[in-house]
Amino acid sequence: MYRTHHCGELNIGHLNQIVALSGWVQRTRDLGELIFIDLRDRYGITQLAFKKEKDAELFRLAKSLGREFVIRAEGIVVERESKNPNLPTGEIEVVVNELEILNQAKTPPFTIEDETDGGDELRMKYRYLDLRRGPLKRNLELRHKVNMAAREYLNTKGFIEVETPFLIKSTPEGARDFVVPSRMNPGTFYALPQSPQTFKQLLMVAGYDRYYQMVKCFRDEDLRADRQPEFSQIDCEMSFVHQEDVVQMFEGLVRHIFQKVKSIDIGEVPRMTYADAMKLYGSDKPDIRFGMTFNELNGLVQGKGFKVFDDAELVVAIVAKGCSEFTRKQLDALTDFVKRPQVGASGLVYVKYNTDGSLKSSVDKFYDESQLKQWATATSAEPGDLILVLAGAEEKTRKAMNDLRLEVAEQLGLRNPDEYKFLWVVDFPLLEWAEDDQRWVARHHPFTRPKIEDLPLLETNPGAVRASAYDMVLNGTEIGGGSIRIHERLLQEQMFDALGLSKEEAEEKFGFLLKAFEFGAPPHGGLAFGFDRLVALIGGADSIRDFIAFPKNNAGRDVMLDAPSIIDDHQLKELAIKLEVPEKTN
RNA sequence: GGUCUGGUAGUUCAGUUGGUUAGAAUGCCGCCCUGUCACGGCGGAGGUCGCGGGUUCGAGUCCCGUCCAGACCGCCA
Repeated sequence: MYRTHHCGELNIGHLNQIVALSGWVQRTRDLGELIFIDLRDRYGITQLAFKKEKDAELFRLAKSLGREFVIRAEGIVVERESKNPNLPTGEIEVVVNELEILNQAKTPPFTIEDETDGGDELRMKYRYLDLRRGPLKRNLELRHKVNMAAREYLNTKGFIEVETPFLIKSTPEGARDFVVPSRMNPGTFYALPQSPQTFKQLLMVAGYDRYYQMVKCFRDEDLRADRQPEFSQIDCEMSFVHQEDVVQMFEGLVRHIFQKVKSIDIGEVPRMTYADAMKLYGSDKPDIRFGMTFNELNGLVQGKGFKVFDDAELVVAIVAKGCSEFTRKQLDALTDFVKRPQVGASGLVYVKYNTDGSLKSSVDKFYDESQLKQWATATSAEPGDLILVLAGAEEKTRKAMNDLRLEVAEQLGLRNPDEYKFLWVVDFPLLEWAEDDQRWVARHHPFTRPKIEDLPLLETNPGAVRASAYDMVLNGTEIGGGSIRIHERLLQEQMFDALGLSKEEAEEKFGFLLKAFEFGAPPHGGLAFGFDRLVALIGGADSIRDFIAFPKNNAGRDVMLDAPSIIDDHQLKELAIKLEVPEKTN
């Protein structure tokens, strides 16, 4: 028998039992006549002891063990002479009388411990070794728990999991598709789904009124720490629902997950319109763990001869609580921050509201103290606070102020990873103007239902049409989003038309869906959670990579497999594909 | 497509203004050690300074190119 117990469970209650353990050699401590070995498996670490005086042959074998050797050891559980309070099994050890080397191991290229010395690339290349480490093991266990909690909730609520195909049809809207050549149909390609969107809608047409799927999705876009080309969603759809029904249902899902996994009651999730989110936070995914909301000062500050403000579409201020003592160096650093190309502001104006009630600003030339006092009143600043002001083109300035707000909050330690603040952002615009293509594109996707009262605007002022779309935001990160869908052929055609899709194109790309809508499509809507991101947030990390067993690197490569890779000429020929790849130098 | 940062021992890193034989820690190997748990002590091996070119009497160090990795912008319905 390989094992009677695992390495995390033996304790003082097992004294004098003969046990067998199997696992990996974490570490050996050779004291000359006495050897200790930390034996590790998925469940923990148990100390094995070997004494030379007891069995010289066995002792020699124990001496030969290297790191990560796989062994089986049999022996008796005894109380330790000196206990280790840091280990659940630290009160006992196993005095071994039988040792078997199941497999040898090369010295690993990095230390397999919680605090590894390995760099990212190495850890990715030897991912199976990295996964032996505690932190990654705990991350994958967390992922499993969240998965189970989600399924538990949805199953209880009568949802049915249905698998949808991975080999589907490429569509024009949205992200780039990953594409798979069809051997049997030369010259044609499948696409991998960016989401099961149309399939889940067809399931609604088919009458499966509560559907979910833990599903892989694929997008051929550049990566980030929180973006992978293949990622997982909790994809859900319901029939005969209004927006409120969907919001309630999935607020419940998140509540259940946090109850189960973190024992946290997230309470009622507040709502905010997109318009308010942009006005107060300059972001459609505001972090509401802290205040520092925007104050627009245009009327107050313009017309006093300060050209930067006078020429600005928007003058906006936030208040950094208790920061009036910021040094010149700190303020310069903030100025440098907003001037970075990614942030894009041209400068930063500040007002120190000193604790003695005096006001000192970087624009004293243009504004006297009584005027600055009005700013303070308008922004609800108090003595001891620092007012930070940006000005410029509206959209750009909002975005820059959002960046500044988050940066200041970060510096002040207001972004506490142990605090979970949820928010529904609702009433998104249906469309947005794509400068590159010079046309309107769907902000969410083309199946999103416009607010019926805004429908008349679709022709006159498309940008003002609101959608029945909603995002769930956690600590400034979008963790899920969805919408009520269009279920009428006519409205869907109208939508395609607004997106500049010709009747022929619409028919060619989405004819199957339009047709399905003619056969009794119920009102429906749903949403999808970004599963990797959700798990990473619960695990308190920014990067999703450590919550995915086998992730891709920055360039979308799997460095362990060395994928993607070239395929041989025979395969290409079979697929009727000719390559035209620019030569790579080396 | 763009910006920034990095690439030196198995690993993580240091390496001054361009100047003798490129260092540390850790890991690895050997010897010693009966209560360790990051065991300890002594000794040893280990280098294409990512790659190519240039400047120079001389390049890990400066310049150009390139590859790789990471972060970000664009992109991500």
